[in-house]
Amino acid sequence: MKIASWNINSVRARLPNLLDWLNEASPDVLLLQEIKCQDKDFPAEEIGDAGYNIATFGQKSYNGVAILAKSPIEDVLHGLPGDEADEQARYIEATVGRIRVASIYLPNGNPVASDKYPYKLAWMRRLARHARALVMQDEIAVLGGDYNVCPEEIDVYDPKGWTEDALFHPKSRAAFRVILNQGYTEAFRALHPGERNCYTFWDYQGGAWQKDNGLRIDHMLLAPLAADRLLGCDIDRKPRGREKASDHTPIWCEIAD
DNA sequence: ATGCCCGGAACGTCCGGA
Repeated sequence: MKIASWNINSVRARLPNLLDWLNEASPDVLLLQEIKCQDKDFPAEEIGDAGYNIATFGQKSYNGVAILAKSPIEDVLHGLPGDEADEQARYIEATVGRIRVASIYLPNGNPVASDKYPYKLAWMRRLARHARALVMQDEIAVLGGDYNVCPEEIDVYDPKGWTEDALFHPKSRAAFRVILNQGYTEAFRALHPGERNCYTFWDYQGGAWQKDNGLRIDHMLLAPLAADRLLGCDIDRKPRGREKASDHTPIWCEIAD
């Protein structure tokens, strides 16, 4: 089963690019982030015609996540458990075949001196707690999405310039390791140790794409039973180079059924 | 050097993104 993740930066603005990529890459599951619309405004007809079932957890203007799958989507969980007061649509989880998948849009957290940063760290602790429960339940769990964390120096084009940023701050990286240390495998780095310039995001500003000033912030985290079945993982840079591109590009992994 | 770019909401210009 090919499972992909893509921060689409508005599903409506990106619909032609999305349909093109579904057609050429043909993932069995696509986890979307930043759909930036309410559920009622999701382009369900066009994506349904492309052969995908849909589960959404949207909100107006900001955030919003979705799961697309060729097979039925079952037992949908809307929102990350652990904070009833959290109104931001950043997490959706469901079962496709034997696999429990989640689409994650982890908070950015900038600026670090604002209340956005403690929100990010609290959200990561909440994610760690829920991710641990999935391991304890022996789920074949694949948690994919925009984690807004660069795990290591080689995941940043200019690590020295980014140490105080919420995406590469030591506390963000430590919180990411807390999740991994519960038994999760970060699929891309597991299969591509030491490979440089493997980014998933390039800012629209300053010619970042042309200069390859990128960040690796989109990840696929695999619970032990999913990691045992990992066959491949890669980043598809092509969509970032197209007209009206998202600032992120898709990452995918292949899990034995 | 948070401005450069982009989408959404709205219709002037700001918020949020990373």
